[in-house]
Amino acid sequence: MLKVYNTLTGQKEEFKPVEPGKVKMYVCGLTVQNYSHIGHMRSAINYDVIRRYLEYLGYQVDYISNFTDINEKIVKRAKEEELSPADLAAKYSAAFLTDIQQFNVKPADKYLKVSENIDQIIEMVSTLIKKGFAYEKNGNVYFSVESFAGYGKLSGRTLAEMQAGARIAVNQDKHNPLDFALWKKVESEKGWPSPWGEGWPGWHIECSAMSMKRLGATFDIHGGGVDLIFPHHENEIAQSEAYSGRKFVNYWLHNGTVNLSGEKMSKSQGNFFTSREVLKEFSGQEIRYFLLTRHYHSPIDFSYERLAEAANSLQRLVNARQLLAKILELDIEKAPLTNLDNEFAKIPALKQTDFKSAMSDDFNTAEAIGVLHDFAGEINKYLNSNEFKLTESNFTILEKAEEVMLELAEILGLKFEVENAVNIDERLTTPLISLLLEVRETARSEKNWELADLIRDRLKELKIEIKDTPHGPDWEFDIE
RNA sequence: GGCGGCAUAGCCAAGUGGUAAGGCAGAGGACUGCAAAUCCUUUAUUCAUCGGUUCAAAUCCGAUUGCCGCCUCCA
Repeated sequence: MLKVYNTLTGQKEEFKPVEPGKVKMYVCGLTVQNYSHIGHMRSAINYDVIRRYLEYLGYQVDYISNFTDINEKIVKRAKEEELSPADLAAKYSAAFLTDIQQFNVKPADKYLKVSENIDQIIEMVSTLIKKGFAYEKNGNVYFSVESFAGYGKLSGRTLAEMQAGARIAVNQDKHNPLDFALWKKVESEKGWPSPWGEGWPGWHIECSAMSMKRLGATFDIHGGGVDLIFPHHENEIAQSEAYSGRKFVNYWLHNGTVNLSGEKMSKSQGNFFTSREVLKEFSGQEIRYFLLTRHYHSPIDFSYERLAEAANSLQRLVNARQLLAKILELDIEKAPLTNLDNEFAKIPALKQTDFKSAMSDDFNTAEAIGVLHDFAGEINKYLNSNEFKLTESNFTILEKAEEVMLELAEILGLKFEVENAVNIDERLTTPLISLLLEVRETARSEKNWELADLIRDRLKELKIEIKDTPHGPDWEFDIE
């Protein structure tokens, strides 16, 4: 049974989709005004894992996200880069889509753009005015928080509490300082025509209009960073439920922030690492693995030291998988199953079960990774045992183990492949190195250590590291 | 000021009533001509502090301390 932590209720709940077998989820994307940073990637990776797991469980998932391509920030940044706002948005949404590939994040089924949904937004604002939830003043349209009884239910505070600590600048046009804009009048820039004059959509209306248009008035999962709970998601609930008269979202999921020395990474603070600069130091797989070692709801502290530790940890899993793959290429002997084989045969299914129960507990990737390490340990122990040899009998057991290992890794979006051949022409390099290894083996058998070491040392200078295993020599290209 | 979260070994991190997963780093051993990789063993009588509830608490309750988030754009 899948349980998810729902911000709306503050508890873990059993997950039941509106429509059996199908999951409709919407994840707040970003304002495409600059290159993405690691915090954005954590969100993208997190919901990618959630999506992958739901699909693994057999759900048909409709995963929607958005690009906010209209607002003041876009206009400001466009001027800085001397581009049109549309070109700026196109540039950075394309960059985002390129970046997520590096992290093995599957693209959403659809990225909705504000600029393509203005009609929908205007229709929604008009209806809210008609129903008495919103009012127009001087070309701006505001949502009246007092008109919506449930205002504050997501962030767990009442209107009175919010007003007591309000830091919002007084705006004479608003009935209540907490009222928020659904439509904003444009002063100097070019906006979109509307019944209230030229303007732009307010900050929260886009997600409501676009998600409901695609997924229906009530859908299953709405995700985003914890920093969106208030006011963004609170306001989405208010305007959406006021509009439709129905419950907007059943499960609200929120991922924790990525911090630097304990402080939230954010563009406005200027303390952030872009995905692109971190990718120069570590692979997308390593960064992805690092981010998944912590439960998604908790904040995670980012540093290159932690990342290096994570990379070593990931390497252990990759090594186990490599060992498995290597063994499967050995010559097969004819022999019956041993006790050792029979014991190991139970492992894959066992680990699969453990992994699923971890993931079904609010997508606990940290625990799931622990299971993978247990699994890797079992594989290593088995294959390194002196009694082990590949036989016709245990071949399928090993194949099954590899299959399960990769299947579970795939849920986390991990590939367990050595990503070291990037800059090598494998067609030439691999046979050449094999040749050198052969020569070295010969030298070793003749106890010509001088030659054997010369080959090893000279290859090491070329960043090629030799590893002798019980099953013959292996090598690795050392990228650092 | 209001609301909320967190505090687990040298470091990272699971664990929400039944007696502390996993990883990184470290130590010892096996294997190796020497290495590397791998394997085995080992590193928290204890979960910020102080009280309370319970047969039993890291887990529940209260207080204290510290850190963080939100209340303003933010993944």
